[in-house]
Formats: sequence, C-alpha cells, structure tokens
Amino acid sequence: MGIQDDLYLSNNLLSLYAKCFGVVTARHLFDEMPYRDVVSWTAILSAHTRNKQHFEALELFDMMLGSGQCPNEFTLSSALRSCSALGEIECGVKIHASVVKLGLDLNPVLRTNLIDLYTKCDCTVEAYKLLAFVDDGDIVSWTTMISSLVETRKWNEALQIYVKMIEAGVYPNEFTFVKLLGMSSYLGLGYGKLLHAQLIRYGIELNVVLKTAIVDMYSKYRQMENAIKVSNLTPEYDVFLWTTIIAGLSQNLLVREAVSAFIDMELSGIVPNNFTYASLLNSCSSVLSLNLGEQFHSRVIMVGLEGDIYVGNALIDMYMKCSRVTTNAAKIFRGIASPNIITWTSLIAGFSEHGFEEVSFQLFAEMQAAGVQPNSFTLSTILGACSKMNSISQTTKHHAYIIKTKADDDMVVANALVDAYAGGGMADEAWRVIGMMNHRDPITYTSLASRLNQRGDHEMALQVIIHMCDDGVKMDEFSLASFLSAAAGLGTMETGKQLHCYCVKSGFDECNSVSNSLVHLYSKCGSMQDAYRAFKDINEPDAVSWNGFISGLASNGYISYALSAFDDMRLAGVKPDSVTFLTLTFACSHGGLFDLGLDYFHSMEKTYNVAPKLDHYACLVDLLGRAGRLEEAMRIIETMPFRPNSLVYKTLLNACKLHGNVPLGEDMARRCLELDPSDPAIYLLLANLYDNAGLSDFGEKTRRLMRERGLRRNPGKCWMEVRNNIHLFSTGQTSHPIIDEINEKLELLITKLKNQGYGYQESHDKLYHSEQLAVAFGLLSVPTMAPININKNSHICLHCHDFIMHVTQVVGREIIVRDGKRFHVFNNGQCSCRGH
DNA sequence: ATAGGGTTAG
Repeated sequence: MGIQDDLYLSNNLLSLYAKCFGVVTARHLFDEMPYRDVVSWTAILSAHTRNKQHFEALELFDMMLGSGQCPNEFTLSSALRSCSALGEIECGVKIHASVVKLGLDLNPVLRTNLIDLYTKCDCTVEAYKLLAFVDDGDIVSWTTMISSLVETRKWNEALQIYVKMIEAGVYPNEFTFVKLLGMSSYLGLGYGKLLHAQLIRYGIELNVVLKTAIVDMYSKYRQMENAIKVSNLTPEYDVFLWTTIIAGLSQNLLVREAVSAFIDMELSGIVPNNFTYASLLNSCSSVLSLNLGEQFHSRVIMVGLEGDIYVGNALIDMYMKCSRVTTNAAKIFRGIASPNIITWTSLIAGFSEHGFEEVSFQLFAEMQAAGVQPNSFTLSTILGACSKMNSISQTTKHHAYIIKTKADDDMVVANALVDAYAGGGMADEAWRVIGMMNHRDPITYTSLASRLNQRGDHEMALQVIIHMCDDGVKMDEFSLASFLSAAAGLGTMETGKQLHCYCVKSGFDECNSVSNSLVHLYSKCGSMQDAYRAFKDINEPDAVSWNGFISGLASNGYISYALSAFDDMRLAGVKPDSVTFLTLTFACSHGGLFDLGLDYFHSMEKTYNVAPKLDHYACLVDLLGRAGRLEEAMRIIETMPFRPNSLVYKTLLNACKLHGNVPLGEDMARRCLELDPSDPAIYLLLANLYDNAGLSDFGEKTRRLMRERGLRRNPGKCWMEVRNNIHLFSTGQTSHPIIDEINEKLELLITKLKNQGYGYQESHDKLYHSEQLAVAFGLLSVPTMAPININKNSHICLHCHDFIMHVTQVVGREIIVRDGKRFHVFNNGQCSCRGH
C-alpha cells in the first residue's frame, strides 16, 4: 500500500472516530499519524469546533500553519466559527486575510462565517459591508446577521437589518422569522403579533420549528389560548413543541393543563426528555405542590433522568420550595455528579429560604472551593441571605468580593446590595451604593423604601420619592405600594391621598398590590369609609386584600364587621391564609369574644389546613390572658411546638397586669429579661403590675432598677395631620407647657383607646389614628413640631407636573379637592386639571 | 463545510 492509500484510510478512520468515539479518541489517532494532509488537519480541527473546544481548534489551526500545510475553505470555516465563539476578533481578521489571499472571498459559506464573526465581535459595520457586497440577495447571509445580533442581544440593530433586508428586496424565509420571533419577547406582544401577521402575509409555510417559535412567543405573553390555537394549525408535533407548550402552561400557572398536555404527549408516542421534566417540575414548585412533584420525581427515576443536570436542578428547586425540610433537596444535590452554578444557586437559595442562612454562607464557600464561580444570580441570593439575617458583617464581606470581581456593574446585584444594607439598618451605606450605580430602576428605590418602612423610618421612605423623581425613574405598582405603606405608617392622610391620585392617574390603581395598600392606608388613617371604598374598587380581591380589609375593620374597633367580612371572604371563595387567622384571633381578643377566638384558632388547622405559627400562639396567649384564663395561657406557652420568644412572655405579663396576678407576672418578667434584658417595656409592665396591685414601692424599685441599668422608656410618639402639616407629639419631651398638657391627655386617650381595642402598634412606639385624635382633642391650633413634607417637586400630577393640593377624597377616577371641585382622570392618565 | 425551536437558579 502506498502513502497515499494509507493516508486516505487514516483520514476516513479519523472522521469515524470523531463521530463515534468522541474527539479525544480521534485526537489520539491524529497525534500518532505519521503523515497528515489538509483533510486530516481539517477533520480533527472541525471535530474540536463541533465539540465546542474552540481554544484547542485554534491551537490546531496554528500548528497546521506552522507545519506548512495550506488550509482549504473547510478548514477556514471551522476556524472562523471557533474565533466567533471565542470573540477572537484579531485571529478572525487574520483568517479573513487568508480567505481573500486564497481567492475564496466569494465563497458563500465563508462569507456567512465572517458576517457572524464580525457581528458577534461588535464590528457590525464590517459585517454589513460584507452583506451589502453581495447583490444577488443571499437570504442566508442576511439571516445569519440578524441571528448573530439577536444572540448578542442587540434587538434594535437586528430590527434595523431586517428592515434593510426588506428594502433590498430580499424575502425573509422561515429561518428569518424563527430568529425574529425569538426577539419578540423583548420587544413586546405588539411586535410579536406583527411578525406573526407578516409571516402569514409572506405566505410562509408553518413547519414545526416555526410553529414552536410562535407558540413560545404567545406563551411568554400569557396568551396560552393563541399558543394552543397555533400549535393545532398543523398536525406535526415533536418533543420541542410539546416541551414549549408544557413550559408555557407551567409559567402561566396552568398546572392542570400542563399535566394534561404531558399525558397527551405521551399518548401521541412522543417521549418526554430532560427539558420536558424540568418544565413540569417547575410548575410543581410554582404552585407548591409537593405531591405532584414527588410523582414526577418517581417518573424521572423510572426513565433514568435523575442524574441529569437540568432535571436535578429542577428537583432541588422543587423540594426546596415545596417541602418543609431541606433534606430531600440535599439528597438530590449529592446525586448530581458535577453540579453547575444553577445547582449551587438553587441549593443556596433554598437553605436561605428555610432560615439556614449560615449554611448558605458555608455552601457559597464550598462552591468556590469546588471551582465554580458565582454569577449575578448567586450573589443576589447570598445578599438576600445577608439581608434576611440583618447581618452587616456578612454584607460587608460579600460587598468586598463583589467590588473585587466588578459584579456590582450588574443592577440586580447592586439592588440586592442596597436591600441588604438598608435591611441591616445602614441607610447611609445603601444610599452610597445607589450613588455609585450607573443606572437605577424602580426595584432599587422600592427595596430601599420598603426596608426603611420595616425599620419604622417612614419619613425617609417618603423622601425616596423625591430622589426617584429627580433620577427620572418612574414609580411602578410595587414602589407605590411601598410609599403608600410609608404614608400609612405615618398615618398621613394628605400624602396618602396625593399618592392615591398618582395611582389613579398612572393606572396602577388597578393593581392589587396598590389597592391593597390603599385599603391599609385609609384603615391606618382611621377612615374606614375610604378604606371600604378602596376595597370595593378591587376587581378580584385576593387573600391579601381581604386580610387588609378585615384587619382594618378590627383595628378600628369594628369587630363584628370584621368577622362578617371574614364570612364574605369565604363566600367569595377566597381561601383564608395564616395572616387571616392572625387577624381574626386579634379581633376576637380585642373585642372580648374569647370563645369565638378559640373556635377560629382551632378551626385554622382542622378546617382550613393552615398550620399555626409562633405569632398565632402569641395571639392565642393574648386572647386567653385578656379573658383572665392565665393558667391556660401558661399551659399553651409550655406545650406549643415553638420555643417561646420574649414577645410571648411579654404578652402574658401584660395579661397578668390586667388581672393583677403578681406571682405569674414576676415569673414572666424574669423569663422575658433572660431573653431580652435591654427591653425597657418589661420593667414598665412589671412596675405597672405592682402599682395596680397596690405595691407601688415595688413599682418604684423596678423603675429605679431600669434606670440604673441605663435603660429609658421609648418615648411614645404620635402624629396628627392638620392642613397638610404633620404635628408630632412625644411623651418623652417636656419642652412646652401645651405639649405637656396634650401628652397628659394623650396618655389617658392611649389607655382608653387601647382598652377599646383601637389600633396600637407595639413595635412603632405609639401610633394612633390622626382623625380620632383630632376629634378627641378638638384641636386644630397646635404648634407645629415637625412638619414632614414631600415637597412640590414630587411630580404627583402627570399632567401639570405638580401636586393637586388639598385633596379631600378620591372616588373611582374622580379626585375631589377641598373646595369641592372635582377633577376627572382620563384613561390615558391625564386629568382635567389644566391651568391648575 | 453556511441560517432555525424547548429547560433549570435571584
């Protein structure tokens, strides 16, 4: 046999090895070949490119040139594809030069490769030159360029090229539309429908790939009926199309339909694959159905996909979200041979969600030790854990890492950082991060405002509005909910009404998050008429809406209305949740309906399958305590399935004070102080207990002890709003005789209101409804202590960019101001306040 | 040897 025959045989063997035994085996053969020609080099090089080993492919290309072998068009094509994948523009340009030198520049395949290379490397102009050089209207080149632009997320440029293509008289085909449709999810439903209409007009036939792209587009816009309609247009179905349909149904929370599509798929003889099972598991976690998730898990085991990375990741997510324990997910994790970044992130997020933040931090370190680098998902998850723990030291530690790796360029990461700092009480640091960010979005400001709300700093939360407006960031339904909640926290009716106007004009009043906040706002301001009106305007009240309304009624003293609202809620078919029962128990406890409250408590698990948490037990203890059933309350504390916290003991201590049980009260105070020795409220409750029992010596002694330990009573504060000014009263200050007098009345009123079950927030000192106070005092001429203004730059009115001053009421789409004038808000958000 | 569809983590 001659050398030529030998080479021919070896080259064929090389291709066979690459195809059947993988690139490594083929490489061994290649390395041992005594003679190599251009076909041998090309075979091994293209095998590396196909296997995405682009770096090795380019190394081989260099070796080939070094050996003096001249490449052909096949070699150059593979090398160019590897350059494009690596973003190796310099190497690519050299290859382009060889293409021209070898006279191959008219080869359509190489031209397509070059267009792809230049487009992906941000050299759109070069790519376009190559494209425009051809005047015979090569649709493949045009489509390649559009495809590369879409893959590099340059949506607008892709659209522009599409328009130029049409102008050049080139007709798009099914390939072009598949890529364009992939982009429609970023351009909006309008564009998606436009593309659908265009492809019909161009007379393009629906193949299964194109059908899948259209189905996916409609699914992303929650148009599952259209998606199904399109998929039924032709009988051709494959595993891609079925998976797209199932994923669409899952993402739209149509779990029943997703499962039934899965059954149809199997009946039609198409075998589900790892992607299909990942989608199905995802729908189990989105509706928190452990039962369904376990069924799919067993199917996954049966078909041998348990170790698959996509399925495994989806299983971890499902078990973390649906199961009460972390063990199932941890077991799946151990079964995954090489966990990727998504695997680790799901695991870390799960542990954090289950309250094991420390474990999250450990796993974060383990992940890096295993050689997996965190991405923006991981970092925002880990910052979420910092934020949950309110741990400044952990936040700072991870912030340092983020700065080092320049990960704070990602807005999601920076937003998580803002959230973690604000959650840990470091508002200054949060503002500093905000100042360093290139761009900010509504989430940046919303998380800051809601964290400030959580910490009780509602004034600063409202100030966020001004910064947000100055920054040109529009308020959305979530930020509005936070700002309304700040206004509610302050009980400032006027600011709340301004925000209500903005909600109506921006159309966000249709969102449940906003309307729920409005109900909360008006309840907190003591105006149940307004709260009721806001509640009635909600199209489909969810459990949160009902909870807010019921809680508003209860905390304003309308106990029986609250309980009948609960009946309405059940009749409306809305399932009560854990907050509902907290509210009901609270209502009964404060309304003196002790037996009824016990009934609700017992029914929650039995009838409604809602497990009581520690807060529910605290409420139960309060209820029994107020009823004077102190022993029973004590037994609950001892037998409940949670370790009692200081609040539970304090609740019973308060009951002991009401019923004059000194020994039990002393016991409770002792247990409280073990858990929370720096809480002045414990001393004061105990002192009052002594006073009420006629043991004022002990009362004095307790107060003295408190002072000796460096503790002061938290000053009671309340606000009232008079003519757009906020007046602040504090029980701790004695700067002015009028204030002293008011404070005296305030103390009396506080006691009276509290005993009647009126709104009282332990955590935010003392906050009362301004309207009730105004009525009680008959005061409108109080010196202004601390006015809190959202100033006129807050751009509340969309039309005239100014406040509508002195709003008295918002009814539907009508805004009523103090002099009785009404402004109508039109659907486009403009209102009839021209010239205002 | 040139252009196309589905999935999992915040």
